[in-house]
Amino acid sequence: MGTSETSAIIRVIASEKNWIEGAALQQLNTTATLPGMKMAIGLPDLHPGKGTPVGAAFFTLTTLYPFLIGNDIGCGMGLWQTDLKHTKIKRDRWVKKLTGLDAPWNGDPAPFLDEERLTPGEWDPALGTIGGGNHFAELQTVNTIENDALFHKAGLSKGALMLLVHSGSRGLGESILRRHVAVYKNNGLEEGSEEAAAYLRQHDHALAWARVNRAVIAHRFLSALGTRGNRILDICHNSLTPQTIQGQAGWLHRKGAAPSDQGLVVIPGSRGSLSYLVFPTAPNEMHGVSLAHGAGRKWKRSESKGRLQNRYTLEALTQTALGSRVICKNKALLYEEAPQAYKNIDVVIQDMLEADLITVVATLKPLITYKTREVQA
DNA sequence: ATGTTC
Repeated sequence: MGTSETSAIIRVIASEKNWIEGAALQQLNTTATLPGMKMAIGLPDLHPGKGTPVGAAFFTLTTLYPFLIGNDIGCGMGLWQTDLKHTKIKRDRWVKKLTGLDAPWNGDPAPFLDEERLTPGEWDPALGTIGGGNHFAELQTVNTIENDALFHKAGLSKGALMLLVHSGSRGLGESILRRHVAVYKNNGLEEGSEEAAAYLRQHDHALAWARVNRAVIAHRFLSALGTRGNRILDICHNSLTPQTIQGQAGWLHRKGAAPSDQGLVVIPGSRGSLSYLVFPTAPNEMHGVSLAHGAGRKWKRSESKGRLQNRYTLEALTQTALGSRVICKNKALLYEEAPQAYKNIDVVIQDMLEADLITVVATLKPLITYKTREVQA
């Protein structure tokens, strides 16, 4: 054979009901041939990304690949239990009150930064902004409780509304990857080297900053509604962390993969479907200590508009079959992030149940999904 | 994904 040794284990967690795009499998296989790759795991939401697939976890022993994490280092989901009550929903009034979230936040970031032991930095003007793409902040009701003990152990009550925030490190992570790639391209870094240490320092900073960002987003969102909340979880799905798998110390690259060793995880579907609050059954090393991070895209962004514009008005796309409202003044995003562009979250969840990876704790139903009020074609 | 497209 060739000179490069391709001994990586490749696994895809997907039943026959779960359609996985061929291009995503191809990207998974290609990524598995990177020097030093030991394990490439496709999660049930695996879909094609920019060269490397999304919904995947990659394990190496001594080689670090920053490009696998991508630009949004630290991207993740935060979930807050709010002081808003299910019995006092004022959906349309709240929609009107949710303004100003796209502009720079004018509050004091110091207390939020302190929580993560961060000092002020040059990207702080972006703190509290949701960003674009698949990012959102969504007010939800508790739809069903599937595991009463775990639900109450988490301090949750059915009568409270929840706020789910999906965002990341904004321009900070982008700048880190950009600077890195300018020098090292897609080459691996060796553990212990100066450059690996430098990347990890910046990466760890971006993870903490993204966590702060989600906290400020939640604060702004809830302040606009005259209320507040308690953080239930904050789970990052784009990261590079040390991990021991089957007794071997190495590095776990998560690209759209939620950790299964940090407690509760929330796995959203599209804005038109339920989100699942789950508890990992075990930190399953055979599956890269990871879970799906969402439903996964079914359609490319570039083809969503063509498939939808003759079937739905823009107005229709601001409502969902579950009775929720979507705040999105960016027309392209309205199409790109339409529920139809995503796979069925129920299948993704079912695959993880069949693999004995999760226990479902509760399902959450969207009430208001905030994307952006910035008007764009 | 991105103070987004050199």
